[in-house]
This record gives sequence, structure tokens and C-alpha cells, in this order.
Amino acid sequence: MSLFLVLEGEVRLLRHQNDGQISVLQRAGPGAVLAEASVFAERTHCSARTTMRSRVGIVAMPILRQALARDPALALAYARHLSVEVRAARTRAEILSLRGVAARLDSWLAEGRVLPPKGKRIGLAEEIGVSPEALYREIAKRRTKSELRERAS
Amino acid sequence: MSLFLVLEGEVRLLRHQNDGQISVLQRAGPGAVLAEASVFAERTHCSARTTMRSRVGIVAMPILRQALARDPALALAYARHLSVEVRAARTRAEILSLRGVAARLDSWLAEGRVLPPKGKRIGLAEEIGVSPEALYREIAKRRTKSELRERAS
DNA sequence: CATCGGACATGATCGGGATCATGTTTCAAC
DNA sequence: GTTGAAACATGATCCCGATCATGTCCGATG
Repeated sequence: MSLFLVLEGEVRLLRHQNDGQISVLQRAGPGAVLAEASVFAERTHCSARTTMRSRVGIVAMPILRQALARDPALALAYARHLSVEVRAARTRAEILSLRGVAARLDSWLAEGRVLPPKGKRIGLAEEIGVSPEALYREIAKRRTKSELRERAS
Repeated sequence: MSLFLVLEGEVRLLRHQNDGQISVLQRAGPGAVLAEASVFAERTHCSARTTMRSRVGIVAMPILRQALARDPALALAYARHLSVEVRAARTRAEILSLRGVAARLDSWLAEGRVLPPKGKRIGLAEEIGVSPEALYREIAKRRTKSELRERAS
């Protein structure tokens, strides 16, 4: 049981359903922390997996727990970090509970985020829980719409 | 800006999209804490709303922040709480990213949870992001299946 | 440059679930 | 017991998005 710091690449936290299904609990990109939520857990049934060549830092849980108990400032900083993660996860759940690709994309963009460049859109499709094709179509729809608006000017 | 402790009833944390859409960020039942994720945020664009008669405790954010900075044990406990919330939110997002009512219900039940009694199923439908009708049908399907299994014995 | 793989793009088809409609059960309040 | 509201239940319809298929574009590699 360890904590992982993703330095380069991408690592995913996976859960193995007892029926064999695997699902993604967390995707951690560069600078992100993986499995923070497991620091206080005694047992976990999760595993991690890289999706590309990656560099990661590893911190053993017991050491981290000691450090948290000893260093109040660290504990506070850690709580702040978890706070951010809670918000992020809730926001994602909120988006996933919307119906329709358009609504999900809107909601995703409403976080002040920008449409990823070509090459990174499949990741977005996964994040908002739609098929890549559906996302491409929605983007194409918006492209033509904004072109129509331009023409009108 | 305050933290709410739900003693009775249910309170929901809502987000107001700038296009007028409202979505649920968190549903807090008895014993739960509402808006923990906002403790470290300077600004939030969320509001809370009760869905039934409720009793809630209120803690002003500045006071909580002071207490967290002063009391290391509290900070640690708070981190532990946030840890649980992160896991819960991620699990929900994971469920919502599954396709099909059956898969979502399976996944929800796989957490060691039990099908709620009649009267509480609409809440479950909301949580796993399906219409009540779809959930009723899925439950009915399983009922008939288990009846068939019984008859065979 | 040729090749090759992966993402982008778009058409065609199909199914699952949202939605509407209608009826039944349940339970609380009077 | 009666009434009324909300949840449970199930049928019918329809639409959106998953999926399959096909093709183009682009960047990396030899």
C-alpha cells in the first residue's frame, strides 16, 4: 500500500469488480497524486496501471501516516488537497448524471476549461462518459454553428 | 460561508450553472456533513436546499479553519473524513460512467449495499442516474428471475 | 518518401432507456 | 374509513447515442 506521485505520463486507479468488470476510479496526470483516498483505508481492492510511459514517485502509506500525525501543517495541506479532489469528483459525477452529450460538454466547459486540442479528445469523451464518435459529432455541430454565426456578421 | 451538519432530513448542495441549469453536487442525509469541500475555497457558487423538514447544525468557516489550524488531531480527523468522501464521490462517478441500468445497479450493490425498501427507490434512481421507471423495471426483472430460480429448486 | 498506427470524422443501423400515459399500491392525515 | 398525494408498476412510443463501418488526416518511424 503506497501513495503514488505521477511525475510524467498517466496512471489510472482501477477497481476490480467481483464479477470481473474493471472500471476506472481515477486518472492521474503529471503532478497529480494517485490513491490519496486510500491513505486512511485498511484494505483496498484497487490496482494501478499506466497508460503510457510514466515516471512516478512512491511513498509508503505508513510513513505518510506518521508524517501526517507529526506535522500539523502537512495534515492541513493534505486536507486542502483532498478538499479539491472532493470537489473535482463531485463535479464529474454531476456531469455524468446529465442527459445528452451537449449538456455534458456544456457543463464540462463551464468549469472554465477549454476544448482539448486534437489528439486529446478521446480522453475527454471518457471523462464525460460518451463515445468518441458522439463527442466528435457534438463538436462538429458547434463548429458549423459558429461558422454560421460568423457568416451572418 | 458555513459548514452544515445534517441532523435530520436531507439537504442538497446545488450548483447554479450560468445558463440557469441547476444540478445536485451532494445529497446529505442524517449524520452527514454538507459542503466540506468548500472549507478551503475562497468563493463558491453553490447553494443548499432542504428537500424535507430538516434540522441542521451550522459552523462558520473561519471558526472551523481556526480550529483545524490549532488542533492537529482535528485536522487529521477531518482529512480522514474527506478521504471517505473522495472515495464515495469517485465510486459514484464510476457507476455513472457505466452503460445500462443493470450494470449500474450491480455496481451500486457491489459496495455491500442493499436494495432500499419501497419508498426510497427514487433516490436510488437519482443516485445512479437513471429514470425511476427504468429502475423499477430492472428490479422487476430481477424479481422474476429469482422467482424462477426458487421454482427450480 | 513510404508506411503505418492512432485519432479525427461521418454515415448507417439498432437498441436501451427517457418520456408519456395509465393504473395500482401504500401510507399518512383527517 | 375516506381521501389525497406520492411512490410503485407497467405498457407504448420515440429519440439519442452506442456501435459498426469506412475513410481521411496527421505525426512518428525507418
